[in-house]
Amino acid sequence: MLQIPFIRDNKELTLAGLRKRNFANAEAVVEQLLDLDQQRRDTQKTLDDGLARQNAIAKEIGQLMKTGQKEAAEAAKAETADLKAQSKTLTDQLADLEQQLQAILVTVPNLPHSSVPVGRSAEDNEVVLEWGEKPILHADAQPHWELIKRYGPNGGPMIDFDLGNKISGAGFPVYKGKAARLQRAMINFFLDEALAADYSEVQPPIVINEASGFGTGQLPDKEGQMYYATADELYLIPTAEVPITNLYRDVLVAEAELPIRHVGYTPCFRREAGSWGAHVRGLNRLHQFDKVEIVRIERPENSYAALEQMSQYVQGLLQKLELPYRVLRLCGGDMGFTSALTYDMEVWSAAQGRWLEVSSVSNFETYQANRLKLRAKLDGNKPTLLHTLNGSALALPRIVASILENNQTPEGIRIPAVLVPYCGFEVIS
RNA sequence: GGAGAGAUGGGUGAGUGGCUGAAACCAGCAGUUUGCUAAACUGCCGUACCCGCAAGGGUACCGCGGGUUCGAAUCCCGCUCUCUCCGCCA
Repeated sequence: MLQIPFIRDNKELTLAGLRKRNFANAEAVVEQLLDLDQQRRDTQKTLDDGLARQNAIAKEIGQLMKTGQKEAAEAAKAETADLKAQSKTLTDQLADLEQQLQAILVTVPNLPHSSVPVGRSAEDNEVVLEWGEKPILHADAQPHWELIKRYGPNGGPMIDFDLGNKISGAGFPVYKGKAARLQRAMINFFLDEALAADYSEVQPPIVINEASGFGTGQLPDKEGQMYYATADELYLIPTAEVPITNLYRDVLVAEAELPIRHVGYTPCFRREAGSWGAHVRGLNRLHQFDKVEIVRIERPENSYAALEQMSQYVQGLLQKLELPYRVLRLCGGDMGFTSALTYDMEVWSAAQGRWLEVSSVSNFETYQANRLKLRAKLDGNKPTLLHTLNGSALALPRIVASILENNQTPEGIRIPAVLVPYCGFEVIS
């Protein structure tokens, strides 16, 4: 959430940022915010003055009572009746104005960093770099959704969509045999790598309450994208970002604890309402998938250095996995609601001939911290909002898809060397 | 699921109607003392919003929401959460 005083002092900057995001009616919305803000301040001033007068009278009455001047005390009491009625009205008005202000504020996205390219859609994202050689596949190479049918136990598929469909529904596959072992191996590999890079491991809950959903920006606007357990009013997490970042909701962090670096493995759940079509086949898009996530909380002046480190770290993982990848700097129109700058990492999926997003690394600056009330006293100053960041490191199913497709040979699928000690086999055949 | 107890500042924890934005202690900050370290001593030390160039001033906040009262951390009502015991259970 943007801060009103910031908008007040940086109106043009705010407008420019919102335009870069193609935010509809930026001018009207900002005008309305500033107008409501002015009304709010005027109302509060009037209210505060009235309350100050009431407090003064109450003190006088105390003194009068003490000195036994009953009549004077009664007279003073009479004077407060009007003031009280007035205060009541003003209090209601103030609450109403604050509510209106908040209602608009939560619909305003974060402002993009100056390096974010202008653009409307994924087409306009900037390709920062490409790494690795795209493999040349043998003549009868297949996409992963065909390959998985060939290598399962007992002649069945190693990733079984039909079976998942039976017990849950579409988009909830069952991993069997070597596919299951490969996934477990990857989780351990990713966690070990993060530990070596000085991230401390956490295992958070995978259901969250409304306050947590609000803190990281999933609620109120992305309500329909999360699974919701109505009986207990709990949401299934779409990413470990939510519970891990919310560990620090309403926290005044000790300066010495910074920077905070966490890694966590969780399943992630996404309803993906409204998305279907050819691009969602196989492992490309699922309702449940596994992901290892890194989260950092940083001093404001360090957050962009941290973002670059995280980007390098994720790229290091992809290099160790020997997967060709590219890094995108998302344009204003494609960035997430809460982000100020996002890098997407995409791996090449050779048989499909397309790039698959496997990581998204973002700096949210103070946008989440403001919602979370996540602060620290830095350098002896007043509490100030910290910067939050996170990134996938990594999301598993598309990595599996890419390994299957890129590393296929007529004899079987070659497992990247770094994973062999973790899964205990070199080839899926 | 049943019964009881509780929720106060960064932490522990006093406080039952005005002198309490809140004792004391711990932590933190500044200083004094001091071969060094440690200790001791003195002072400072909550958050948000509003007015103000500033100095400064105002308001609100003792889990949350209402109420009583001239005046509420303190009294009343509702809610939430936590803890303890019992039950159930991986």
